[in-house]
Amino acid sequence: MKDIPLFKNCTESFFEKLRSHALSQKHEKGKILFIHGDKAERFYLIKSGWVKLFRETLDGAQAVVDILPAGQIFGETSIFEDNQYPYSAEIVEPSEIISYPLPDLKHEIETNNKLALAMLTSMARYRRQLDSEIEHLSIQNAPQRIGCFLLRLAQQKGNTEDAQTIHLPYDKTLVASRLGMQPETFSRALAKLRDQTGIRVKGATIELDNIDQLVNYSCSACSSEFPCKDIAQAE
Amino acid sequence: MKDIPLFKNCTESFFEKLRSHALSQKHEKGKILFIHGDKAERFYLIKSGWVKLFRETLDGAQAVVDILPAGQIFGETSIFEDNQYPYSAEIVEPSEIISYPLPDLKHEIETNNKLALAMLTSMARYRRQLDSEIEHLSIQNAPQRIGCFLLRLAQQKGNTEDAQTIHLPYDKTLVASRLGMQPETFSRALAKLRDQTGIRVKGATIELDNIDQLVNYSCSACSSEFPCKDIAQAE
DNA sequence: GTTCCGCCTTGACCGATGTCAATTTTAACT
DNA sequence: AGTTAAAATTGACATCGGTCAAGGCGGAAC
Repeated sequence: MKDIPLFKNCTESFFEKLRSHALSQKHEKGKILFIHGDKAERFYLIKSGWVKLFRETLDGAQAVVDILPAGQIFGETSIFEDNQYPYSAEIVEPSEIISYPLPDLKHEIETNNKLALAMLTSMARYRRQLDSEIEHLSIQNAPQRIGCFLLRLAQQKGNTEDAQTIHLPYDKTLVASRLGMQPETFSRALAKLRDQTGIRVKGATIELDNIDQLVNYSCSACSSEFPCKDIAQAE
Repeated sequence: MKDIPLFKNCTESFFEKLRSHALSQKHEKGKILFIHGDKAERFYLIKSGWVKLFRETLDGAQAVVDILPAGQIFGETSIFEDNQYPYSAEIVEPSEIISYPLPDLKHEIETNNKLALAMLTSMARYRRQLDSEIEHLSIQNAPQRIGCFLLRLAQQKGNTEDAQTIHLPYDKTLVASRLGMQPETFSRALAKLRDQTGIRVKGATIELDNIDQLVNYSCSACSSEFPCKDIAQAE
């Protein structure tokens, strides 16, 4: 918990309180943690695994809000809303999840200005990320969005130059939904990206000779230059 | 300034300081206030008129982030980023704009926890709005997005029942870009919406017999029920 | 009233993405 | 290794939205 940048300025007594109210659980793929609209009582930290945040419409369509890796927290913004979760959360890879009571967090934010500021910074970063996402959905086509996704993976790994091997962190179907397209479209678009940039695709493994191939292809339809500034390290 | 919910808990000395550093200007349509990436030194309040926030890609495409009415502030989140504006701002209707130095705001946020909390609430609301937007872009088709846009106009006017007349607040071309579609698509999609819901369109004026016509048509492809909870009253 | 310009609409066409169905590949479990 | 279910690919086709070009409409200025 203390490793999360968001909480770097919190007091030991706060961590103490959280620890004593913590609840750790292991979950299998497919487990629903909570549903959009549920009364929000706890927030969550991903110790290991992957979690999908999404919303569903009346006629069954699903919009993926985000897919979070280990180290991320979620559900914490409910304290500023009407105590309802603004999305549903589903385990998409076997995961260990720790949860804490929202009131503990709320109390600390109201009394510890440093935490409030850290949270503002974190939300501003997330907002930038959402802005980018909206831009990408309306401007980039399917192959470009995939290229952008791969570039972000490379960037998160810290390697922004030369040849490298990227592994998709979860199912292609899930990547597709994350990028707002159908699995079939993803498959075809990835093939097109391969043909046009020279990347090599073998299952969930993708090899690049050169970052610039992808940068030229995807980032021309983006308002930011390559090393993307909106990558969230942690919520 | 004091009327804005965001600033309801601020001290008189803060308002004093802002007032003394305020800069009021009238602008014509087309005026660019700042460009994405510019060094952020001031934030802005719209006294009257309309302002478009947008980003542009290398190859000239434009993504509209938001179109703000009088009473809204913008550019204020730059204090949490790297002091660069995350979008460009353009006047789209003759407007009166007041600007204030960002450092004044930054200082107050760092020392007044009430303001920090208010800002968190405001950013959480905005985030919910962005989440909805992403959902709409990936799930709703063009006529549905227009229907949703009209419903929000009706809701902002406070009238959520019965017959009513709605006026588009700005050019159809601008509404189209706000909804992430081309003007031609907007025109055709509005005609389709008219045929399928029975609304009457006369220029920028639209008459509804019944909100439910639109609700049935648009909100079935949305994760929230009609009176939309994500409407921002003020940033 | 007339002219002019910008906004809006309409038509024809095309490419991109979604949908449905069939098949192949992969991964997990025995 | 063999079995099985899920995931991924592929093809055929429909639909939606974008693009280009032409024409109509309406408000502002004279």
